[in-house]
Amino acid sequence: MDIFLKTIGSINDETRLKILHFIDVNGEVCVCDIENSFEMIQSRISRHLKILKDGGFLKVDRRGRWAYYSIRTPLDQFRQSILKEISCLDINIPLLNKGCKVE
Amino acid sequence: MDIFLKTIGSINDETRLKILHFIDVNGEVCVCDIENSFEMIQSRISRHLKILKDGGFLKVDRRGRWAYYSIRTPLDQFRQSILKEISCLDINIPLLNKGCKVE
DNA sequence: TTTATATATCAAGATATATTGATGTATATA
DNA sequence: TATATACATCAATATATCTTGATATATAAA
Repeated sequence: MDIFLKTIGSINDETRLKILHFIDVNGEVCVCDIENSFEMIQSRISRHLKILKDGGFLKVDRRGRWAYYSIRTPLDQFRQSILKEISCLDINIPLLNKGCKVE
Repeated sequence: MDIFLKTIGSINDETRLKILHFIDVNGEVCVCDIENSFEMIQSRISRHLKILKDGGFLKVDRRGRWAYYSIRTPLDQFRQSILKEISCLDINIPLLNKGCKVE
């Protein structure tokens, strides 16, 4: 029950739906890419990514000074059905706008 | 998006998960049955039923002085998958305890 | 037509969640 | 070792949601 509520709670927010769909569409991205694409402050992005990760939708891979977020694999049937439903919602997401100042 | 968030928001609450599962298990019940089974005050039950109805999970049929709630039919695939996931959660629900004082 | 039952809704307070700005930590480069 | 970049977390405030008790409405029986 607690895990279910954490999963459901993680997608019960417009900002997180957009970020989740953005990652679903663009694949692996780092935090500053999202920050730059959405024009939101970094702490806000970081918090929502943590909630989506704790909700079981995202995984994070830290390489160098970056944290790369992507859809968790393998993803169970239930979360897959949620992602599919979200992909049908016609959500308005920004274009990927790389935000990293170094490579 | 708004409909999706209303759907998700409606199941983002422990009390509503229990009520929804209770109706899924017991079939059509009236408000005072739920009130009596869960030992919660009526306004609280009524409010959660409305949210679950607005979330697309329940329908209501008013007959006489009673309002009978049941799982909405037909139920789309997405909500069906949610109900199925909830049914696997091993949620502790009370036994049906009829609360109507008249017949 | 008065009263009891069943249900819905409102207002107030309690609780939870989101946003922001500040700060902390880690990595890499100068 | 000093500085910039990338990210996470905290504290304060704002906003949303939940619970309760009071009240309103509708139905049916006395």
